[in-house]
Amino acid sequence: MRDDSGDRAAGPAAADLLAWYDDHARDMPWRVGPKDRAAQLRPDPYRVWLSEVMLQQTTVAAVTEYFRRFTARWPNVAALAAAADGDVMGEWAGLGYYARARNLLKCARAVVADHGGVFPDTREGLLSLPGIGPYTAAAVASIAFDRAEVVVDGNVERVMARVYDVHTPLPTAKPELTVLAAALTPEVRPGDYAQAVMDLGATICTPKSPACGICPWRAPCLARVRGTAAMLPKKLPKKPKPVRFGIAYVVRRADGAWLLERRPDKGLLGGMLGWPGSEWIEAVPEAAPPMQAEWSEVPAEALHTFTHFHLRLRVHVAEVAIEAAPEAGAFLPAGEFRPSDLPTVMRKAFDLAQSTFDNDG
DNA sequence: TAGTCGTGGAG
DNA sequence: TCTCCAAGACT
Repeated sequence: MRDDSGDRAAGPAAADLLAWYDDHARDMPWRVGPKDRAAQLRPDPYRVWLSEVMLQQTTVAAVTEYFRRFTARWPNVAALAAAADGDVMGEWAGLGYYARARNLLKCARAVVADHGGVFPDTREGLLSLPGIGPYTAAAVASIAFDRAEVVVDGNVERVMARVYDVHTPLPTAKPELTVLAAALTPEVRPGDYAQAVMDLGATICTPKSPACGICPWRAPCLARVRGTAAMLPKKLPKKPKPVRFGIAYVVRRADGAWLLERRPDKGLLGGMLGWPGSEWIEAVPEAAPPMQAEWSEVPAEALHTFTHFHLRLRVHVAEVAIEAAPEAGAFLPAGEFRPSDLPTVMRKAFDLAQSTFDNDG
Protein backbone atom coordinates (compact mmCIF):
# COMPACT_ATOMS: atom_id res chain seq x y z
CA MET A 1 0.00 0.00 0.00
CA ARG A 2 1.26 3.47 -0.73
CA ASP A 3 -0.01 6.76 0.59
CA ASP A 4 0.36 9.55 -1.92
CA SER A 5 -1.75 12.10 -0.11
CA GLY A 6 -0.05 15.45 -0.14
CA ASP A 7 2.97 14.07 -1.96
CA ARG A 8 4.12 16.42 -4.75
CA ALA A 9 6.15 13.66 -6.37
CA ALA A 10 3.24 11.24 -6.24
CA GLY A 11 3.68 7.94 -8.06
CA PRO A 12 1.25 6.64 -10.65
CA ALA A 13 -2.36 6.26 -9.51
CA ALA A 14 -4.86 3.67 -10.70
CA ALA A 15 -7.57 6.34 -10.70
CA ASP A 16 -5.78 8.37 -13.38
CA LEU A 17 -5.46 5.32 -15.61
CA LEU A 18 -9.12 4.35 -15.07
CA ALA A 19 -10.21 7.86 -16.04
CA TRP A 20 -8.19 7.53 -19.24
CA TYR A 21 -9.69 4.07 -19.86
CA ASP A 22 -13.22 5.42 -19.51
CA ASP A 23 -12.55 7.61 -22.56
CA HIS A 24 -10.19 5.45 -24.59
CA ALA A 25 -11.07 1.79 -23.98
CA ARG A 26 -10.75 -0.24 -27.16
CA ASP A 27 -13.84 -2.05 -28.39
CA MET A 28 -13.49 -5.84 -28.58
CA PRO A 29 -16.09 -8.56 -29.13
CA TRP A 30 -15.36 -10.19 -25.76
CA ARG A 31 -15.14 -7.00 -23.78
CA VAL A 32 -17.78 -5.30 -21.63
CA GLY A 33 -16.65 -1.69 -21.87
CA PRO A 34 -16.60 0.81 -19.01
CA LYS A 35 -19.95 2.32 -20.00
CA ASP A 36 -21.72 -1.02 -20.14
CA ARG A 37 -20.00 -2.04 -16.94
CA ALA A 38 -21.40 1.06 -15.27
CA ALA A 39 -24.85 -0.20 -16.31
CA GLN A 40 -24.22 -3.37 -14.24
CA LEU A 41 -23.52 -5.52 -17.28
CA ARG A 42 -21.15 -8.36 -16.44
CA PRO A 43 -18.84 -10.14 -18.88
CA ASP A 44 -19.47 -13.83 -19.62
CA PRO A 45 -16.71 -15.87 -17.92
CA TYR A 46 -16.69 -18.29 -20.87
CA ARG A 47 -16.00 -15.50 -23.32
CA VAL A 48 -13.40 -13.88 -21.07
CA TRP A 49 -11.60 -17.21 -20.63
CA LEU A 50 -11.74 -18.05 -24.34
CA SER A 51 -10.43 -14.62 -25.33
CA GLU A 52 -7.64 -14.71 -22.76
CA VAL A 53 -6.42 -18.10 -23.96
CA MET A 54 -6.53 -16.96 -27.58
CA LEU A 55 -4.67 -13.77 -26.67
CA GLN A 56 -1.73 -15.61 -25.10
CA GLN A 57 1.25 -14.41 -27.18
CA THR A 58 -1.19 -13.41 -29.92
CA THR A 59 -2.35 -10.02 -31.17
CA VAL A 60 -5.89 -8.70 -30.85
CA ALA A 61 -6.04 -8.36 -34.63
CA ALA A 62 -5.24 -12.05 -35.12
CA VAL A 63 -7.65 -13.21 -32.42
CA THR A 64 -10.80 -11.26 -33.29
CA GLU A 65 -12.10 -13.37 -36.19
CA TYR A 66 -11.18 -16.64 -34.46
CA PHE A 67 -13.12 -15.52 -31.41
CA ARG A 68 -16.18 -14.73 -33.53
CA ARG A 69 -16.06 -18.11 -35.24
CA PHE A 70 -15.55 -20.04 -31.99
CA THR A 71 -18.37 -18.31 -30.14
CA ALA A 72 -20.72 -18.64 -33.12
CA ARG A 73 -20.06 -22.36 -33.32
CA TRP A 74 -19.74 -23.04 -29.56
CA PRO A 75 -21.65 -20.33 -27.64
CA ASN A 76 -20.95 -21.72 -24.16
CA VAL A 77 -18.60 -23.99 -22.29
CA ALA A 78 -20.98 -26.98 -22.45
CA ALA A 79 -21.15 -26.75 -26.23
CA LEU A 80 -17.37 -26.55 -26.49
CA ALA A 81 -16.91 -29.46 -24.09
CA ALA A 82 -19.14 -31.58 -26.34
CA ALA A 83 -17.26 -30.71 -29.52
CA ALA A 84 -15.18 -33.24 -31.44
CA ASP A 85 -11.42 -32.81 -30.98
CA GLY A 86 -10.78 -32.50 -34.72
CA ASP A 87 -13.38 -29.77 -35.11
CA VAL A 88 -11.78 -27.64 -32.41
CA MET A 89 -8.26 -28.19 -33.73
CA GLY A 90 -9.51 -27.28 -37.22
CA GLU A 91 -11.08 -24.03 -36.03
CA TRP A 92 -7.85 -23.17 -34.20
CA ALA A 93 -5.69 -23.86 -37.28
CA GLY A 94 -3.61 -20.83 -38.19
CA LEU A 95 -3.71 -19.26 -34.74
CA GLY A 96 -0.60 -21.10 -33.54
CA TYR A 97 0.55 -22.59 -30.24
CA TYR A 98 -1.73 -25.58 -30.69
CA ALA A 99 -1.26 -26.85 -27.15
CA ARG A 100 -3.64 -24.01 -26.29
CA ALA A 101 -6.40 -25.66 -28.32
CA ARG A 102 -5.80 -29.07 -26.76
CA ASN A 103 -5.83 -27.54 -23.28
CA LEU A 104 -8.88 -25.46 -24.18
CA LEU A 105 -10.85 -28.65 -24.73
CA LYS A 106 -9.44 -30.27 -21.60
CA CYS A 107 -10.39 -27.20 -19.61
CA ALA A 108 -13.92 -26.98 -20.99
CA ARG A 109 -14.48 -30.65 -20.23
CA ALA A 110 -13.08 -30.26 -16.72
CA VAL A 111 -15.39 -27.31 -16.06
CA VAL A 112 -18.36 -29.41 -17.13
CA ALA A 113 -17.28 -32.62 -15.42
CA ASP A 114 -15.82 -31.25 -12.19
CA HIS A 115 -17.45 -27.83 -11.71
CA GLY A 116 -21.04 -28.32 -12.87
CA GLY A 117 -20.42 -26.35 -16.03
CA VAL A 118 -19.57 -23.19 -14.08
CA PHE A 119 -16.12 -21.60 -14.13
CA PRO A 120 -14.38 -21.30 -10.75
CA ASP A 121 -14.54 -17.66 -9.63
CA THR A 122 -11.20 -17.47 -7.84
CA ARG A 123 -7.63 -17.22 -9.04
CA GLU A 124 -6.73 -20.44 -7.22
CA GLY A 125 -9.64 -22.36 -8.67
CA LEU A 126 -8.90 -21.17 -12.19
CA LEU A 127 -5.19 -21.92 -11.80
CA SER A 128 -5.97 -25.60 -11.32
CA LEU A 129 -7.45 -25.90 -14.82
CA PRO A 130 -5.50 -26.96 -17.95
CA GLY A 131 -4.04 -24.12 -19.98
CA ILE A 132 -4.67 -21.52 -17.27
CA GLY A 133 -1.46 -20.16 -15.80
CA PRO A 134 -0.66 -17.23 -13.51
CA TYR A 135 -1.58 -14.57 -16.05
CA THR A 136 -4.84 -16.07 -17.33
CA ALA A 137 -6.05 -17.02 -13.85
CA ALA A 138 -5.56 -13.47 -12.60
CA ALA A 139 -7.05 -11.95 -15.75
CA VAL A 140 -10.23 -14.06 -15.66
CA ALA A 141 -10.64 -13.62 -11.90
CA SER A 142 -10.37 -9.85 -12.15
CA ILE A 143 -12.21 -9.23 -15.42
CA ALA A 144 -15.01 -11.76 -15.07
CA PHE A 145 -15.32 -11.96 -11.27
CA ASP A 146 -14.19 -8.54 -10.09
CA ARG A 147 -11.40 -9.86 -7.89
CA ALA A 148 -8.39 -7.66 -7.18
CA GLU A 149 -5.76 -10.07 -8.50
CA VAL A 150 -2.41 -8.94 -9.86
CA VAL A 151 -2.45 -9.28 -13.63
CA VAL A 152 1.03 -9.38 -15.14
CA ASP A 153 1.47 -9.82 -18.87
CA GLY A 154 4.00 -8.40 -21.30
CA ASN A 155 2.22 -5.04 -21.34
CA VAL A 156 2.26 -4.74 -17.57
CA GLU A 157 5.93 -5.70 -17.47
CA ARG A 158 6.77 -3.00 -20.00
CA VAL A 159 4.65 -0.32 -18.32
CA MET A 160 6.02 -1.07 -14.85
CA ALA A 161 9.61 -1.20 -16.11
CA ARG A 162 9.18 2.27 -17.58
CA VAL A 163 7.10 3.93 -14.88
CA TYR A 164 9.62 2.81 -12.26
CA ASP A 165 12.66 2.87 -14.57
CA VAL A 166 13.62 -0.73 -13.88
CA HIS A 167 16.76 -1.76 -15.80
CA THR A 168 16.92 -5.39 -14.70
CA PRO A 169 16.54 -7.50 -17.85
CA LEU A 170 13.56 -9.82 -18.35
CA PRO A 171 12.76 -12.48 -17.39
CA THR A 172 14.88 -11.88 -14.28
CA ALA A 173 12.93 -8.70 -13.58
CA LYS A 174 9.54 -10.41 -13.49
CA PRO A 175 9.24 -10.86 -9.69
CA GLU A 176 10.34 -7.28 -9.13
CA LEU A 177 7.85 -5.96 -11.67
CA THR A 178 5.10 -8.11 -10.17
CA VAL A 179 5.64 -6.50 -6.76
CA LEU A 180 5.38 -3.05 -8.35
CA ALA A 181 2.24 -4.06 -10.25
CA ALA A 182 0.67 -5.43 -7.06
CA ALA A 183 1.15 -2.15 -5.24
CA LEU A 184 -0.78 -0.34 -7.99
CA THR A 185 -3.68 -2.77 -8.37
CA PRO A 186 -6.85 -1.17 -6.96
CA GLU A 187 -9.61 -2.84 -4.96
CA VAL A 188 -12.22 -1.02 -7.06
CA ARG A 189 -12.68 -1.93 -10.72
CA PRO A 190 -9.73 -4.33 -10.79
CA GLY A 191 -10.89 -5.83 -14.09
CA ASP A 192 -11.14 -2.47 -15.80
CA TYR A 193 -7.77 -1.54 -14.34
CA ALA A 194 -6.13 -4.69 -15.73
CA GLN A 195 -7.58 -4.02 -19.16
CA ALA A 196 -6.60 -0.38 -18.90
CA VAL A 197 -2.91 -1.19 -18.34
CA MET A 198 -3.00 -3.57 -21.28
CA ASP A 199 -4.70 -0.98 -23.51
CA LEU A 200 -2.11 1.55 -22.42
CA GLY A 201 0.69 -0.84 -23.29
CA ALA A 202 -0.85 -1.71 -26.65
CA THR A 203 -1.67 1.83 -27.80
CA ILE A 204 0.60 4.31 -25.98
CA CYS A 205 3.33 2.60 -23.96
CA THR A 206 4.28 0.54 -27.03
CA PRO A 207 7.55 -1.41 -27.38
CA LYS A 208 8.94 0.98 -29.97
CA SER A 209 8.53 4.76 -29.97
CA PRO A 210 6.07 5.09 -27.08
CA ALA A 211 3.68 8.05 -27.24
CA CYS A 212 4.71 9.53 -23.90
CA GLY A 213 3.23 12.92 -24.77
CA ILE A 214 -0.34 11.66 -24.49
CA CYS A 215 0.17 9.11 -21.72
CA PRO A 216 -2.06 9.47 -18.65
CA TRP A 217 0.94 8.43 -16.53
CA ARG A 218 3.45 10.78 -18.21
CA ALA A 219 3.83 12.91 -15.06
CA PRO A 220 4.88 10.15 -12.64
CA CYS A 221 6.77 8.05 -15.24
CA LEU A 222 10.45 7.87 -14.24
CA ALA A 223 11.61 6.54 -17.61
CA ARG A 224 10.00 9.49 -19.38
CA VAL A 225 11.69 11.94 -17.02
CA ARG A 226 15.05 10.21 -17.46
CA GLY A 227 14.66 9.57 -21.18
CA THR A 228 15.03 5.80 -20.88
CA ALA A 229 11.55 4.69 -21.97
CA ALA A 230 12.52 3.48 -25.45
CA MET A 231 15.24 1.17 -24.09
CA LEU A 232 12.98 -0.49 -21.52
CA PRO A 233 12.25 -3.18 -20.64
CA LYS A 234 15.69 -4.70 -21.14
CA LYS A 235 15.77 -8.30 -22.31
CA LEU A 236 18.33 -11.07 -22.35
CA PRO A 237 19.79 -11.70 -25.82
CA LYS A 238 18.10 -14.51 -27.74
CA LYS A 239 19.64 -17.45 -29.50
CA PRO A 240 19.84 -17.56 -33.30
CA LYS A 241 17.42 -19.88 -35.11
CA PRO A 242 18.98 -22.88 -36.88
CA VAL A 243 17.69 -24.10 -40.25
CA ARG A 244 15.97 -27.46 -40.42
CA PHE A 245 15.08 -29.46 -43.49
CA GLY A 246 12.13 -31.71 -44.20
CA ILE A 247 10.11 -33.51 -46.85
CA ALA A 248 6.32 -33.55 -47.16
CA TYR A 249 4.37 -35.95 -49.34
CA VAL A 250 1.11 -34.69 -50.82
CA VAL A 251 -1.08 -37.37 -52.42
CA ARG A 252 -4.28 -36.68 -54.33
CA ARG A 253 -6.48 -39.64 -55.10
CA ALA A 254 -8.40 -39.83 -58.38
CA ASP A 255 -11.68 -39.04 -56.58
CA GLY A 256 -10.19 -35.88 -55.07
CA ALA A 257 -9.40 -37.30 -51.62
CA TRP A 258 -6.17 -36.22 -49.88
CA LEU A 259 -3.75 -38.35 -47.89
CA LEU A 260 -3.40 -36.79 -44.45
CA GLU A 261 -2.36 -37.82 -40.98
CA ARG A 262 -3.25 -36.63 -37.51
CA ARG A 263 -0.07 -35.57 -35.73
CA PRO A 264 0.57 -36.93 -32.22
CA ASP A 265 -0.69 -34.76 -29.36
CA LYS A 266 2.75 -34.03 -28.00
CA GLY A 267 5.27 -31.83 -29.74
CA LEU A 268 5.24 -29.46 -32.65
CA LEU A 269 1.83 -28.94 -34.29
CA GLY A 270 0.50 -31.57 -31.89
CA GLY A 271 -3.01 -32.78 -32.64
CA MET A 272 -3.14 -31.05 -36.01
CA LEU A 273 -3.70 -32.45 -39.49
CA GLY A 274 -0.63 -32.64 -41.69
CA TRP A 275 1.00 -34.31 -44.68
CA PRO A 276 3.04 -37.44 -44.13
CA GLY A 277 6.75 -36.83 -44.38
CA SER A 278 10.18 -36.86 -42.82
CA GLU A 279 11.41 -35.61 -39.49
CA TRP A 280 12.48 -31.98 -39.52
CA ILE A 281 16.17 -31.97 -38.72
CA GLU A 282 19.28 -29.89 -39.36
CA ALA A 283 20.81 -32.59 -41.56
CA VAL A 284 19.39 -33.73 -44.90
CA PRO A 285 16.37 -35.86 -43.99
CA GLU A 286 15.50 -39.24 -45.35
CA ALA A 287 12.00 -40.63 -45.40
CA ALA A 288 10.06 -43.32 -47.16
CA PRO A 289 7.05 -42.05 -49.12
CA PRO A 290 3.69 -43.01 -47.54
CA MET A 291 2.80 -45.18 -50.53
CA GLN A 292 4.02 -46.41 -53.86
CA ALA A 293 3.34 -43.91 -56.61
CA GLU A 294 4.90 -41.89 -59.39
CA TRP A 295 6.41 -39.09 -57.34
CA SER A 296 7.50 -35.71 -58.58
CA GLU A 297 9.17 -32.98 -56.57
CA VAL A 298 7.72 -29.49 -56.57
CA PRO A 299 10.36 -27.09 -57.95
CA ALA A 300 10.12 -24.84 -54.89
CA GLU A 301 10.31 -25.19 -51.13
CA ALA A 302 7.78 -24.25 -48.51
CA LEU A 303 9.62 -21.78 -46.28
CA HIS A 304 8.38 -21.32 -42.77
CA THR A 305 9.74 -19.97 -39.51
CA PHE A 306 8.75 -21.41 -36.15
CA THR A 307 9.57 -20.01 -32.74
CA HIS A 308 12.98 -21.64 -32.57
CA PHE A 309 13.97 -22.71 -36.09
CA HIS A 310 13.59 -21.99 -39.79
CA LEU A 311 12.16 -24.78 -41.93
CA ARG A 312 12.83 -25.52 -45.59
CA LEU A 313 10.28 -28.09 -46.61
CA ARG A 314 10.56 -29.95 -49.89
CA VAL A 315 7.22 -31.06 -51.29
CA HIS A 316 6.72 -34.25 -53.26
CA VAL A 317 3.41 -34.87 -55.02
CA ALA A 318 1.65 -37.85 -56.58
CA GLU A 319 -1.73 -38.72 -58.02
CA VAL A 320 -2.96 -42.23 -57.35
CA ALA A 321 -5.83 -44.48 -58.34
CA ILE A 322 -8.92 -45.11 -56.23
CA GLU A 323 -7.85 -48.58 -55.16
CA ALA A 324 -4.34 -47.53 -54.03
CA ALA A 325 -3.63 -48.26 -50.38
CA PRO A 326 -1.38 -45.98 -48.29
CA GLU A 327 1.16 -47.25 -45.78
CA ALA A 328 0.88 -44.10 -43.68
CA GLY A 329 -1.94 -41.65 -43.04
CA ALA A 330 -5.50 -41.96 -44.33
CA PHE A 331 -7.43 -40.51 -47.23
CA LEU A 332 -9.76 -37.67 -46.34
CA PRO A 333 -12.61 -37.25 -48.89
CA ALA A 334 -12.57 -33.97 -50.81
CA GLY A 335 -15.85 -32.92 -49.22
CA GLU A 336 -14.43 -33.28 -45.72
CA PHE A 337 -11.16 -31.49 -46.36
CA ARG A 338 -10.86 -27.80 -45.58
CA PRO A 339 -7.39 -26.35 -46.29
CA SER A 340 -8.14 -23.89 -43.51
CA ASP A 341 -8.01 -26.81 -41.05
CA LEU A 342 -4.27 -27.09 -41.69
CA PRO A 343 -1.55 -25.34 -39.69
CA THR A 344 0.16 -22.72 -41.79
CA VAL A 345 3.24 -24.68 -42.82
CA MET A 346 1.04 -27.54 -44.05
CA ARG A 347 -1.15 -25.09 -45.95
CA LYS A 348 1.97 -23.66 -47.62
CA ALA A 349 2.92 -27.16 -48.73
CA PHE A 350 -0.63 -27.71 -49.96
CA ASP A 351 -0.57 -24.48 -51.97
CA LEU A 352 2.67 -25.53 -53.66
CA ALA A 353 1.25 -28.97 -54.44
CA GLN A 354 -1.95 -27.44 -55.77
CA SER A 355 -0.08 -25.20 -58.21
CA THR A 356 1.87 -28.22 -59.41
CA PHE A 357 -1.30 -30.24 -60.02
CA ASP A 358 -2.85 -27.25 -61.77
CA ASN A 359 0.15 -26.81 -64.08
CA ASP A 360 0.09 -30.48 -64.96
CA GLY A 361 -3.59 -30.12 -65.81
C1' DT B 1 15.27 -23.61 -15.35
C1' DA B 2 15.72 -23.08 -19.84
C1' DG B 3 13.68 -25.02 -23.86
C1' DT B 4 9.55 -25.83 -26.45
C1' DC B 5 5.75 -24.22 -28.77
C1' DG B 6 3.12 -20.53 -34.24
C1' DT B 7 1.87 -16.88 -36.65
C1' DG B 8 1.52 -12.58 -39.25
C1' DG B 9 2.18 -7.66 -38.95
C1' DA B 10 5.21 -3.74 -38.18
C1' DG B 11 9.30 -1.27 -38.85
C1' DT C 1 14.98 -9.12 -46.08
C1' DC C 2 15.05 -9.73 -41.38
C1' DT C 3 14.28 -9.00 -36.60
C1' DC C 4 11.12 -8.19 -33.22
C1' DC C 5 7.35 -9.45 -30.93
C1' DA C 6 1.79 -10.07 -29.03
C1' DA C 7 -3.10 -10.40 -23.06
C1' DG C 8 2.06 -17.34 -21.67
C1' DA C 9 1.79 -22.25 -20.35
C1' DC C 10 4.02 -26.35 -19.78
C1' DT C 11 7.86 -29.42 -18.98
